[in-house]
This record gives sequence, structure tokens and C-alpha cells, in this order.
Amino acid sequence: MRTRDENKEQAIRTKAVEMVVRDGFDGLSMQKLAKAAGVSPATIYIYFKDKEDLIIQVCHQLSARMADATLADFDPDMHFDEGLRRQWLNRARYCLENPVEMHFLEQIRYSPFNEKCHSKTDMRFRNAMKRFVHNAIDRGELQRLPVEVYWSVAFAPLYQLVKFHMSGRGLADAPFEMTEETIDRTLEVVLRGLKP
Amino acid sequence: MRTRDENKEQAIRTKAVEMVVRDGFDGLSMQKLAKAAGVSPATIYIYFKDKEDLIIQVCHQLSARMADATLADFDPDMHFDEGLRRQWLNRARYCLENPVEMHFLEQIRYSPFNEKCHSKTDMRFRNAMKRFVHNAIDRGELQRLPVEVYWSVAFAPLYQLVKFHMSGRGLADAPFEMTEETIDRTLEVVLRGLKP
DNA sequence: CTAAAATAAACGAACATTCATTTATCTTTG
DNA sequence: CAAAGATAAATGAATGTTCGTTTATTTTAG
Repeated sequence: MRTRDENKEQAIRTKAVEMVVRDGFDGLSMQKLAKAAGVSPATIYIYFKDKEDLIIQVCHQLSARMADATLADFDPDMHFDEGLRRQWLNRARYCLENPVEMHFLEQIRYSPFNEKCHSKTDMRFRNAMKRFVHNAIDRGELQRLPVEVYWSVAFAPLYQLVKFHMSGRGLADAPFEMTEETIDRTLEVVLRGLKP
Repeated sequence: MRTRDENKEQAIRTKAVEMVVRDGFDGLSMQKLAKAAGVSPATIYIYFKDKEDLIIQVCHQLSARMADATLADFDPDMHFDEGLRRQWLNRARYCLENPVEMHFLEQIRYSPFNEKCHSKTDMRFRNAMKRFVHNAIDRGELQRLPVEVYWSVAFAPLYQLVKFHMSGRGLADAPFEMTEETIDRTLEVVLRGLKP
């Protein structure tokens, strides 16, 4: 029998992400996607059940990649300051190196697709984070806080910086670029708030 | 001549927001919207130039409402702690009282529509914020920070809490509700980080 | 009356998906 | 080793549906 051309599936996935980022969800049509990926419309349905399945599969793939990138060189038993910095740098680097994928995931996160895209990978990732936090609390490196409070303070500022960076503009519509210096300065403030 | 029925325009706006929140941007069709609003499809085009104009106008209306709510009982000359708390409570209350509108605005913010929805109201609002911050720095109530760093630490955590609350679930898929106690606890941490 | 509001019906275009057919590759046979 | 058969990949064309928008007509208030 004829063998699958994996390049075609990946072309479909890649172009789908690009189209959603450029034109929004209503700009993603199966026929235009097929043309962009250099493939017949019917071919898409060999790899994906339907349009929704395509979006969900792409979402899972990208989420897993991002989770992996975030956990690189990270150990839940690290000192809190070091571990948090490692994660900030990992996340920042991933976002800067994959702006389109990042944009796609954010667009998913705030759309009705969000509920359908919860994966088990997220669970593995969350458990690592949970252990990291409890270690830090036990060692007196971190205040005892409700986990949602901790998360909000520890990560939301980073993602806001990333958002500024990706839009290219800061608050007063002034050009903005997120440097490692910016990251460290912000992290300094956050850590001071979180310390016991 | 016949007079405009303002109720019809508002019904169109309201239903449009509901449809986008429930079904996403690709779930908003002019014919379904007309049916939901109890109106003929052609009537929508009396009030709005086209579909894009409809979305942008709705976005502007809701942004203005939210900016107003945020600035209620707020004065840029307030003490930093008091002023920030006032804004947190204002924003939190608005989000909790208008979850659907909030969800709509977030969906806009991460979509390609975002660029087309920048309003002058945002500018007025941003200027008030800028003055508030410079006052606080001059009085020694706040560290001198790049404005994007300040903003990321001062507000992103609040919006993350709101996001948890609106989804109804916290980090470990456990039920989560944002109470005034949660807000104050988080604000405490943030303020500690931002103080000189 | 008049003029704008409101509508029902209709427009071509684009939509997601399917179907009948062709193409490419592996397996079996001589 | 080569030709035939088997099978899934891949396709172009067509399906009926729904899309955003317009037009011709009716309704309603000043």
C-alpha cells in the first residue's frame, strides 16, 4: 500500500496555525487551507476527522511542545529563586522563538475551544509545578499562599511582558522589547513579593 | 418619518456578544444574529456598515464601559496603595458583574480584531494611569520601574485571578472563587514587591 | 404625504464535507 | 527478478448548505 507523506500532515498543521493567527478562526477555511498546504481538500480529511478535530490536534501538539520547553533544565527540587528564573527564561525564549504558535495558543485559550483542548500533558506539567511550590514553602523560600494566588503573582507578569513584546508596543504605544534585563528586573520585584 | 427603535440596535449588540462568547467568531453569522435579535438581516445593515463594523462598534462600547467602571471613585492623586486597591476592586467587580462582556473583550484582545479596536478612551484611561504612577514614584510609595514592568506586576495577577474565577476552576481543576479576601491577599504580595 | 425604518426574498460566493477515481507502494506470485 | 494484485494515500470535482450582503417593497411615525 501507499505510504503516508508525513510532510503533508505537518504542512496542513503549520498552515492552519498561520491562517488562524493571520485571519482569525473565521478566516480558517478547509479549502483555503488545502490550497495553502499544497494538498487536496479531501486529503485533510484523511488525517483529521473534521475541522474541529484538526484544531484540537494542533492545539495538543503545540501545548505539549510548550510544556516540554518550559520544563527544560528545570527540576522541582531546585531553589525557588533559581527554579522560577529557569522557568521564566524557558517560557520567554519559547514565546520569542515561536511567536506564531504562541499567538495561536492564546487565541485558543480565550475561545470556546479552550475546554476541548485540556490535555493530560498539562496535568504532568501542573504536578511538577505543584511539587516545586511545596518544596519551596517547606524550605522557607516562599510564602504559604493559595496556589492560585501564587500562580497569579509568579507567572502572570511574565506573560504580560511577553504580550507587550509580541505586540511590539508597550503601554503608551511606545516601542517595547523584552530583554533579559527586563525579565530579571521584573522577576526581582515578583520574588520580593513572594518571599516569606 | 419613522423613528429608530433603539431597543433593536441594543438587542443586536447584546445578542452578538452572546453568540461570539458561546460559539466563537466563526459562530457569529448575520442571519442567525438577526433571528436571535428578532430582526430582519437587512435591519442590521441600517445600524452597522457590515459585520466588521458591528464587532468594532460593540467592542468600543464595551471598552468604554469597562474603562468607566475602572475609574469609578478613583483619583490619580490617591496614595498608591489605596489607588491600586480601588482599581483592583473596580476591575474585579466589573468582571464579575459582566462576565459575558468580559469574555467577549478578551476574545477580541487575542484575535486579529484587536488592532482595529484601539479607542481614544483607552488613551484617556492610560494617561490617568500614567499620572497615578508618577505621583506614587515622586512620593516614594513605588519603585522607579519601566512602566511595562510596573504594569505587568501591578495588574496581570489580578486578571489571572479573574480568569480563574470566570472559568470556575483553579490550577488543579479544583473549584475556585475569587473573594475579596483573595484579592486583598494577592494585592498584599504585589504591593510588597512594588514598594521601594 | 413623506421619508426613514423595517422587512422578506433573493443574490452570488464561499463553506465543510463527500464521492468516484487515480496514484504510489508493498506483497505475492511465477 | 519481474509482473500482477492488493490497499491505502491522494485527488479533482461536485454536493447541498450557509454565508454576508443587497434589492424591491411594505410599514410607520412626524
